[in-house]
Amino acid sequence: MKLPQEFYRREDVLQLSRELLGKVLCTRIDGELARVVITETEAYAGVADKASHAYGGRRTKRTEPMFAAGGAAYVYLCYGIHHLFNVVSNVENVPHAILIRAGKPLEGVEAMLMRRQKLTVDRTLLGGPGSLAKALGITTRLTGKSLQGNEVWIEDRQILLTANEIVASPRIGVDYAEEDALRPYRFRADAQITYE
DNA sequence: CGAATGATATACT
DNA sequence: GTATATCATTCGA
Repeated sequence: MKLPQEFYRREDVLQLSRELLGKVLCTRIDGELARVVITETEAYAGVADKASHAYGGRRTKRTEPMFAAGGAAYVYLCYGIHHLFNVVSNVENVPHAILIRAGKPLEGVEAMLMRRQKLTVDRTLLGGPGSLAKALGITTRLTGKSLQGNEVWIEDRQILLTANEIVASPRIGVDYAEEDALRPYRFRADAQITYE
């Protein structure tokens, strides 16, 4: 079942980042259904976080979706090539977001292999935010879309993860963020995933 | 390890 | 309107 709006609209973006681990990110693009278990996330804590695009309340055409109420997608292009998928959280005008960095395939493996131009499943299929978005067919076309729609959404499949399997560490590629660069806002669930 | 990639923000004319 | 520095990265040695 789809996670409800309220799930995304809470205040604690760090807690939400942890809870997204083990949830199932789903897309239906070009008629191809794909499902992925989320195994790595990064929190971007709004206007006070120097690593965030919305730092200091910077509001542009690109960052606009982050200022909407939680429960929508924020997709942007990085390094000219990679589409990165984020989940918008918190209430309107509080631009918190969570970057989905990695996952494990669950359904729609054929479509993912096709999009990634690969023949076999390995850890690079969904390893890294750019690869993950590509495998799922996510592009900037989806930015600002609601997660209650039928193109992209997140489900709770009762996948079992215990808190101590989650490892927190500094975020990737944010050296420029000064004192915020070392904050442990990255969450990984490397341990094998079991299904109920 | 290092190059490649192009949209975006920002600072100009 | 135009320029250019800057990237929440990937891929191939």
